[in-house]
Amino acid sequence: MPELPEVETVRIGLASLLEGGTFRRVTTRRADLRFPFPERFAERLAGARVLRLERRAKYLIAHLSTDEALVMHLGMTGRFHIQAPGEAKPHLIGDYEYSTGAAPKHEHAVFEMQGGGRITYADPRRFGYMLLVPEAELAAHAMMRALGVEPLSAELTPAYLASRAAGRRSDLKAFLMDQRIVAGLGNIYVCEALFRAGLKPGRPASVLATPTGKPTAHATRLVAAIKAVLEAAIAAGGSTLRDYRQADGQAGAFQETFCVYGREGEPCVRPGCRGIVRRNTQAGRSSFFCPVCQR
DNA sequence: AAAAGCCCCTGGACGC
DNA sequence: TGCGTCCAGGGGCTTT
Repeated sequence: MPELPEVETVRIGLASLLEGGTFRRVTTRRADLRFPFPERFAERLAGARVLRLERRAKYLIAHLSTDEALVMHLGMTGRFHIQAPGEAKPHLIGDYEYSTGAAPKHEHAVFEMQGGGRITYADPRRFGYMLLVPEAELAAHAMMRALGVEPLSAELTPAYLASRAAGRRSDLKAFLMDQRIVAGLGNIYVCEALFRAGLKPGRPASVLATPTGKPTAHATRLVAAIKAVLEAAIAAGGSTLRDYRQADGQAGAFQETFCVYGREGEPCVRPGCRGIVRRNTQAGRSSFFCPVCQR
């Protein structure tokens, strides 16, 4: 699922149950996801109250009354189902409805809240993970400290992008995928932002800066494109893709407005453009772009 | 320090 | 229906 807009959608959905709530009982159904669950995970959470649920990049961070933070990453396929106290059955956050009948596969952790709420975490590929980090160590934690700016914050400016891109050898695709530069973009939104900015993914990142390190017009357009595409995606409730879609789901809607992602061979959406969307592989991942609009 | 591979894991789509 | 192959919103880790 999860790039920044999807994680933000999940955060909003989880916050209603988590914020102000207290863990009554936590159960893990296996020892590890990508990494082992933290030592004494269930005991450390039981009785803890969630003060605030934050998103940073693609991480969810639950700040706890115990002076620890529960840090969660969804990997590629992590999903939460929530069941509020009055609800008859669980429903998925930000993706699709709870599957019918059969026990949910790959459900690895269950969080039962005081008052009857229930949250489950499922993750078929298990690229996600959960950490418990003392609040005092959070900012310096290996997973957090190198993260770049939040793209929707005032910190993402043309000048910032130019300063990080100057002298770089990598192409724009790899530059934007790098969480140390801009934190929270992934394959979809990098492709979509580059389309909106009219920039080909294979262009060198250094086109964002002049020889003296000042932002170019490309940098200005790219910043605007990143912010616009993320805001639109969040407003639409994120994106839902092929294999995680269910027939009767309340899926995110943003995938219906992709301009290039997943549209190889289809005509460019820009009115009057005769381009056909192409796909190539960069750093082991697919890039989609219009060879006419994007230069 | 930056860049490029490899790897983790499961499941769906597609071709034969 | 049953293989085998390729591909997938992630990023950490190791090597160059």
